[in-house]
Amino acid sequence: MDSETDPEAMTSKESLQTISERTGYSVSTVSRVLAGKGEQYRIGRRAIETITAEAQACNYRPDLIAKGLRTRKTNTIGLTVPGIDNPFFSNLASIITNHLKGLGYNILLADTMEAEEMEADALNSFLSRKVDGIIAVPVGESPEMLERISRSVPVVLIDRYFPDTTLPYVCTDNYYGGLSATRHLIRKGYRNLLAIQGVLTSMPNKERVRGFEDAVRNSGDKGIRYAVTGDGFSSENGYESTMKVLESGNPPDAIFAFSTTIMLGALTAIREKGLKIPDDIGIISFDNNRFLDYLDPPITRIEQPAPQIGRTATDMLVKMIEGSQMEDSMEGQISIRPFLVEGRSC
Amino acid sequence: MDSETDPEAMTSKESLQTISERTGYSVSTVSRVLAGKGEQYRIGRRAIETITAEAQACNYRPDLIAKGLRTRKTNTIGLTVPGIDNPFFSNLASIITNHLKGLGYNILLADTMEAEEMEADALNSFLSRKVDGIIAVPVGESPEMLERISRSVPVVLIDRYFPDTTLPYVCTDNYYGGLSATRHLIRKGYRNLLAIQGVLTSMPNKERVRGFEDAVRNSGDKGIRYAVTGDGFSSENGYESTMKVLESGNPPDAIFAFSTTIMLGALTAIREKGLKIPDDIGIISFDNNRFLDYLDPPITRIEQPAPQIGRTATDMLVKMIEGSQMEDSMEGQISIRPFLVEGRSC
DNA sequence: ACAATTTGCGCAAACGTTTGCGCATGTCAC
DNA sequence: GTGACATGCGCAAACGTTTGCGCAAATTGT
Repeated sequence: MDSETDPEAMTSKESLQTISERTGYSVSTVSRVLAGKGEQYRIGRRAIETITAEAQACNYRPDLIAKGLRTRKTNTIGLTVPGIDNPFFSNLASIITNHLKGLGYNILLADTMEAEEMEADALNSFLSRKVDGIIAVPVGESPEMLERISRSVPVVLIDRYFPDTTLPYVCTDNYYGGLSATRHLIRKGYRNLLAIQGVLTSMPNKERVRGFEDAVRNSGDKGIRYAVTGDGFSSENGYESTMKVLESGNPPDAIFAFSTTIMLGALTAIREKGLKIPDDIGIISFDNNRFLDYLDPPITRIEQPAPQIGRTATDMLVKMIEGSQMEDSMEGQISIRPFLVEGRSC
Repeated sequence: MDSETDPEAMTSKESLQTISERTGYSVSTVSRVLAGKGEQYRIGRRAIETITAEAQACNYRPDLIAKGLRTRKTNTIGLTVPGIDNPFFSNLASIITNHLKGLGYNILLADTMEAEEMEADALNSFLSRKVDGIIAVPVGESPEMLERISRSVPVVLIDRYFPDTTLPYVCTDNYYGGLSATRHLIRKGYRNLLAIQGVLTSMPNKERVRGFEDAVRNSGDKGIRYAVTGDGFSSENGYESTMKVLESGNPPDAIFAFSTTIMLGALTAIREKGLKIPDDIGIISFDNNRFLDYLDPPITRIEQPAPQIGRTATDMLVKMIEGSQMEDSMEGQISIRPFLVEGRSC
């Protein structure tokens, strides 16, 4: 009656050892019982009852550090994102964290801030901490480090990836996204298109450009003019690129911004110039954000399938971790089609 | 020449043991040298050089799990937020993660989704994982669990807190925020104010209400009317509360939304009613978000000092962890004044 | 040449688990 | 009464570290 309400239940000092002493059973037996392997190891009813009761009473929680050391399994996975601040990544992180929790894993979070050294640090730290797996939004252009890491522990890339590697990834189908955005602009009657791109070297960016250009070329309409400009997923880039073309002799009648940040910059420039959206100029963006619906006008955009990306990547990783060897049925490089959400900006 | 470029450098199999074998020095010596305690333990120059060289060559990384078991220090801290999705929390998380990284800690992230059971799960998990400390945005109204936890491991609350506890926290000075927002509205000439509140039971909410009411009462202007309505930090709440009062016999001429989400809902309602901001109705919000500047009109708001909160809390926690006992000079319950950012919405 | 001191390093225990193996005792068949 | 098998449980090693203690050899003092 007082053991279960003991006010001084120093929450941390309980161990198999202490329970063993109090119940009179050996540490091994206690361990097996509390691991739920009582039956399996033919531990008697008496023992099982006594031990579970005592564990309950003293609020025993296994030391996952010790367990991890012994079993080499930490039930922890590492997640790197280039900026948890960025709504797209925090959304991904949220999905992944919650999905992973359901599967019995905790997450170690690292923010790489788009810096390769920080990414390297984070990955090394993950290794030292013996994570069971890693989900990463890679920064930088070289897969080297990640490939090395993936020889020690399962790695799944999300959102970004490297060409010519076997590293598994799941990302948006950026080509398709570029294609659909551009087709939408063309369908709406725009004929002088400008794409403002982000980080030039990143695959997502390259794919979007490819989609953009293919859409124009395959449109069958020889009258369409188009250009690609800009460098960097920043609103400065959006602002300056837009300003430049608006003041040039050949201003576009529609802008395809490769990210929300770029779009915001463009929007500012357009407003400064006093142009009306969507009549003077149309705009379409690439990203998710609930705020986009509250802008004036609400922004038409290609939304990335963040939930699917997050869930697919997590499932994939967990399969790699727990799977009885690589199950060959597993496709390791997946891209998921984004979808158009119409605002009134084009 | 080839040991440092060994392609088969199985990144994980290196241990003090293997280095010990290859160098001929004992595990203890290797440990001491690699811990940088060579001098301190009077290890010879030869040994130090050989060992560091070998460790370098084979890219040795200490096993932090084993180290943690032995030293009872994991250099990991747990962070719970009620929704990493929410820009305010992801912003906090970002600040904390990065600040903590600089101090040599990694972070275990848990999303509690505003649910007390999930918070309890997360905290227990943190305990099992032997985190060195915890930073939490508590959900729920009862400090019980967190107080119990804080007897085992340092805990610092952020953003929200409990009255009548000694749990250390650092949060926005919500009273001051409520006060300044309301004073601003009054200064701008509004005379019929409506506050749309969030979670009624939370301290931040209560304090904002108190600030709101005090500002009106202390204004010396008997002509000012005011009311508080709503329940929940959601846009639905914002929308419905606004709709109701706009359709009532006594519509307000200014709205003080207690969060961005609430503000967005209110904004929708106002637009639907065809009212002009700020002439027909003024609006002021409470939160941070870069998007607020891109709305039409840009929203005037009380910005929370997230960076200070994050950094202060982190420093506080680390001091508690590493400090030579509680340094008495330490004030444990801190609130930081938010500041007004003017848009054109009132 | 011998004691005292310093220098350089290793032994072994400990952290809290898990798990292969094996030892008692009890039960049954004959 | 003996062998065979089932039942119930414990011993001890192992995971990779850190660290108190202490021992041997080298150096110094006298």
